[in-house]
Amino acid sequence: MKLALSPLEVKLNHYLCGQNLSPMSRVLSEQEQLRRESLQKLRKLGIDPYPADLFPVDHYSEEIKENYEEGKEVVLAGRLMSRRIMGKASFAELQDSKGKIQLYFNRDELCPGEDKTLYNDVFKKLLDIGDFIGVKGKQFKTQVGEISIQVEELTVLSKALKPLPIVKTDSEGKAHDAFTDPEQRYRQRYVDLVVNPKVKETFRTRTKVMNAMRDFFNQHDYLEVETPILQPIPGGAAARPFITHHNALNTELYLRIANELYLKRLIVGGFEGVYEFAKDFRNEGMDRTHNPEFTVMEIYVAYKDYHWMMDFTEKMLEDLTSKVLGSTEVEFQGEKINFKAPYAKVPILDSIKEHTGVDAAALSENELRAKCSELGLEVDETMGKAKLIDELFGEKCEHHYVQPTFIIDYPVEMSPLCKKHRDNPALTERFELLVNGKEIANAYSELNDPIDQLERFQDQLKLSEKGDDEAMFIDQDFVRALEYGMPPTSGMGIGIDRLVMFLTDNVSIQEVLFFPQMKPEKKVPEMTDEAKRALENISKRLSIIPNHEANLDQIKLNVIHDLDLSKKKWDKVKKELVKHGLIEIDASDRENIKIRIPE
RNA sequence: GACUUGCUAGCUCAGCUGGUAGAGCACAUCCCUUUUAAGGAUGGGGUCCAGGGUUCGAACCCCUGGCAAGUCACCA
Repeated sequence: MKLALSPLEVKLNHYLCGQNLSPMSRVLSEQEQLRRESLQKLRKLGIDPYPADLFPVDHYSEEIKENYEEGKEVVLAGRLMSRRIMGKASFAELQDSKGKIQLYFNRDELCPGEDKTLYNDVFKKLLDIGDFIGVKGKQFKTQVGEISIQVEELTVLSKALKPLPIVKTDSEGKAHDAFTDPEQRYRQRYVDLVVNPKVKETFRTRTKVMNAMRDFFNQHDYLEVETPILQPIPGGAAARPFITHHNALNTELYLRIANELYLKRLIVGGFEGVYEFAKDFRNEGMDRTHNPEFTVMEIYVAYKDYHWMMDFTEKMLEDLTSKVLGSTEVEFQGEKINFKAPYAKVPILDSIKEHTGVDAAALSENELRAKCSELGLEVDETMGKAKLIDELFGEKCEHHYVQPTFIIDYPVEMSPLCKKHRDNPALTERFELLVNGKEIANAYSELNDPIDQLERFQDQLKLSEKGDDEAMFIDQDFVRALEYGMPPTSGMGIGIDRLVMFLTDNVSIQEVLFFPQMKPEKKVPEMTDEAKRALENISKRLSIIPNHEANLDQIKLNVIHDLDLSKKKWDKVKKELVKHGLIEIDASDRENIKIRIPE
């Protein structure tokens, strides 16, 4: 009976049982291994690479550059972003949340005594780009005039084990070797934020936009509220919802597609102005302007109509752009867009008449359908008049509106939650705000007639029976709320992501979302099953041979035969096992290449 | 969902007609006390997205799949 396993057997078991498949034992790159070694060396020197102590930062890089004071002592912290080591003196860049500043390390200033370890070993050898450090030192200007900090004290705050992409910017502001691969940038946004300062700026602007909007509403004394995301009936928009299940209630729930119906219930309840910044969820296609979850601001104000809301919206946008950007003029993809109020107002039917010559109001559904075909639109029998008008506008008119423009008075079938137009019952009191040919806001004089509302829901049901999978559900509780009475109200929704895209000159929604939705990254198995089986086979064969060593081609033929591998597969497996150090190939004798299992 | 393009070192990218996998930065070693994307010299580093096929031989050709981007369709 064997009492102990040989080291070879232990190693094999380890691999064959999948013990080495955990993420912790993945194969590390050379640079990752070196950083882990540096980590241990720091510990040996008595330096904690992840200290718990507060670090008393008293300045940002930005402040020092704006208010330079020769010789003034400052304490800064951030990431080490570059190093230029020149013997007893070195330069480095420190990046904090506001920007970068140059550090100057002089060996004898940093280490005035006999012991030069902090400079020679810690700074020069054991620190790497990406590490967080804290420094205390004096402000000064180099001979070339760059504001720098002469470092007198250096503290390791956090060691980085993975190397950052190195992005260098030259004197003309041109980035070299920029970290640009969209997949990596979105999946590892933390890295993107570290190395691409513009990205940080986009998200700062995003927050400023929301804050400015919130301030504007609060100044009007409207109340910020929160309403359910998990809803039994997904209402307020025409869209396919996500479905989920609540275990305790044993019921299906939907992730909200809009917050409209809940906010109107609050108006019924007696609030005069309510608004919400809401994440909505739609189970639809994804592209550069659609993410499955997105942010919308919706506001409802009692005793107002859509004319008032147009006024309010343009004032809000004027206020917001001038506060956030310092100007109402925005450059988007080379196009100058001016958010200064007032904006043009164009009835949708007038717009269609202007851009296509079609007088939709005067035509029957069939006549309109024929006209649309004539104009090259794809139409089918399920499309009602409203849908045809929508298509016509979307295809032929929308793109003309580059400057902010209100398109108003949509057909009633397109707007089941909107009050009928006071002068024409075929239309509704609705506007959409178009900017650069894209909708960014949508608003109504809200429908508050409960009987009309119920009929409109029933019309939606008919559409859904006709095959429209986006027709709205009937929300009986919402109708009941209206039966208690809702004051005349105007409501408006604005797509925050799209607005931020305009204000930051981004054409992709992913650029304004920290973590855009992506398919999960595939996991590469640490070792394939074939490799494990091949290793077992090889070791079985070698274990009965003296020196555990044999001719490679002989083993290859045997293994390919035993495991029914392709030659290509054998090659892969061989490389994999060599990489893991589980077999060794000795090619010193070209005539007789040997394979062995290392001790 | 369809089509197009891409996937090679930590990062950015070359790699011709199938013939031993390359550069710059980063990294390591040595030299250097105010440098400016990059100081000098030397060196190490690869699952060429995955799987299958063709071939004496595949990063490269063929098939299937994965992920991403772009265009279109749908939608806000």
